[in-house]
Amino acid sequence: MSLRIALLGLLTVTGPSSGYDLTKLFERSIGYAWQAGHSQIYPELNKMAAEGWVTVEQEGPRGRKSYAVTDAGALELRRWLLDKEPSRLYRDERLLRAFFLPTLEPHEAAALLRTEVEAHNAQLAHLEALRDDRERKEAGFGDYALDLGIRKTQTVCDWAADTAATIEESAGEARP
Amino acid sequence: MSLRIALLGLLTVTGPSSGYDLTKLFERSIGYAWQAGHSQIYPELNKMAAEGWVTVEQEGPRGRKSYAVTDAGALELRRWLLDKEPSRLYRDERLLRAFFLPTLEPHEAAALLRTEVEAHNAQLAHLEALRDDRERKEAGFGDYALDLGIRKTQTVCDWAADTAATIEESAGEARP
DNA sequence: CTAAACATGTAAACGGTTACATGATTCG
DNA sequence: CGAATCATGTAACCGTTTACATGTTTAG
Repeated sequence: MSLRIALLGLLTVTGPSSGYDLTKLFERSIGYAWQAGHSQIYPELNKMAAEGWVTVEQEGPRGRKSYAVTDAGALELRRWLLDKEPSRLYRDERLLRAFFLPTLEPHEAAALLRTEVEAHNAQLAHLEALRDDRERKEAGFGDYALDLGIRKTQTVCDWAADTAATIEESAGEARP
Repeated sequence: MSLRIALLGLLTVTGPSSGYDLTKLFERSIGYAWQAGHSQIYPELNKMAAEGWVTVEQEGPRGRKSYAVTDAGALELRRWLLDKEPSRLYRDERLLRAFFLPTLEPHEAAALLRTEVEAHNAQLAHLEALRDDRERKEAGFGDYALDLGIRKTQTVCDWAADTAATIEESAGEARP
């Protein structure tokens, strides 16, 4: 379901696009929240076209097909956004790893967290550059999500630094 | 892969357990980072047993089978934790929704964010109670992860509140 | 002319969800 | 004895990943 929603959403905010465009845009934008490659996107667009959620607006060179959201599709997107079902899927391999940090030696766990801090700092710099770059132009699609992404990255970064410090501290006490 | 890791990790920190135990523990602990039901867990344990990552330690009443991690299994867990591949899977339906908030009317988006604030506050209270309850007893499995969970929940909560305020403000300006 | 980028598709294998199916033990 | 809980499994279906497969246009 979420893939359909992602595609409907992207088509709504960016206007008519091809599967190829959507695949690229996926990576650059909602790739932080959902992943899908062209081999999943092309069939899905065809299915949605068959069900009347999108239409093939025009066919261009190189077999390019441009899709647009129909009224039925727009309604489905609306429903998904507003229906407050409590079953929102969430999967996070990093968080999973956090659970099992204590199965490592303290110095290993701390080292791992230090690399995590670095990785998140880099990610943070990247996202902030993106935001600042946009601010000079007009506001774009995904501004709220970008803000959330920055805040979450900062939070995870702080957690990793604090946790590394805690682990190093108690390991130091253990061997005075 | 992640399911196997989750099971190996749980078996490592809690000691020998049955598929039934692991299913329940899954919900209560790493359910925040990964979801799996018994219909996925039982076959996976059998596969891992066949591959020598776990062994059936003992069989109890009602067909109960208790599994334990082997040295080979422990090594696989270690590898997964330490291998710093940059491809850590992340999926978040809530974040996906954040991307498409601008397709709604401002008052709808703001209302949706307000319910999000409430939901996260409730979740936050739940997680903090869990942590405080544990602090009085001895430190348990998943303490670092719980800390991360609390911080992330707080962050999302703040974001939702701030974003709702921003949207309401600019909607107010539009109709003075 | 040739390499890169554009553009779309299918198929096999794998992972995950929902529903079906069964039986043993314990508690009231 | 009946209901709840313990305990395990299978099968059908759907979603996702990886690999295969093909052809067009543009830029150098």
